[in-house]
Amino acid sequence: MARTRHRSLDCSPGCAVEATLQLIDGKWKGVILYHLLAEAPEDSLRFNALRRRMPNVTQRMLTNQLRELEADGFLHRTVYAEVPPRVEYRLTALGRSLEPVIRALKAWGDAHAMSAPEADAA
Amino acid sequence: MARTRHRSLDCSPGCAVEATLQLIDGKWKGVILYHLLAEAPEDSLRFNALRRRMPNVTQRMLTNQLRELEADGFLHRTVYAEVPPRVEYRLTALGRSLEPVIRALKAWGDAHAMSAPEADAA
DNA sequence: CGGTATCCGCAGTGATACTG
DNA sequence: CAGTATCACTGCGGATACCG
Repeated sequence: MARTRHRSLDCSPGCAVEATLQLIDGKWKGVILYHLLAEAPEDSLRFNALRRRMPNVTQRMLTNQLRELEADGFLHRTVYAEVPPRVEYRLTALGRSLEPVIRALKAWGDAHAMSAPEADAA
Repeated sequence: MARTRHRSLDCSPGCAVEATLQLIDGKWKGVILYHLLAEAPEDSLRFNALRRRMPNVTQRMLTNQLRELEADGFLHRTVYAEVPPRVEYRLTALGRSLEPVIRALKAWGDAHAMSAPEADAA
């Protein structure tokens, strides 16, 4: 289910661009990666810690996106079989390799401070 | 219609990342920008020239994505009222400002040569 | 705490045919 | 050549309720 979403690429030269885009696409992937990179470079974040950083994501979607990122090898999910269940998410090396991409994305967004795309044109 | 797609952002710190992502999302935006950047840094590309570079895009979608990119101020559309209609697409300054992003995307995709995400892990 | 399961609407995308 | 119009499907993503 987590693996259905990759639309078949056409793969002209621009293929790599689209391929990467599709991996970090999904309404929350970018933010998740961002938080994992920003707040815990080599640390882990618990499920609810992630939720706190993304107030508008539903449990379903967070789980979903997390699972997809895991399936794509970007993060590792560790379940601690304790009494109060604890699950931690940590970036893999592959996940951390996305840092330049996320940073570029963030840099651009910051630079062009887009609050209201419709009101811009600047 | 081209303006409905921007999903409302939640805008935690990671906002900028998501915002940028949403602008270049859409199945073909990335590739279009890539080609416009790669093949014509300050040149224009005609509609069919673009199509030739993206064999799998339908006319409808190319037009659609092009229009959204235009609406977002990333490219400029010039119509030459000639006998055989000619329409050229050229990146705006804003569009060109996305170069680092596209390059990061491309670099990552190339580096991790993703043909089969499931078969990698390298 | 950290999920799953289910139902559902709608945007995004495709296919095809027609047009200035 | 460069679109536009129409029809229809698919699956993303939201809401809500329940579970180990």
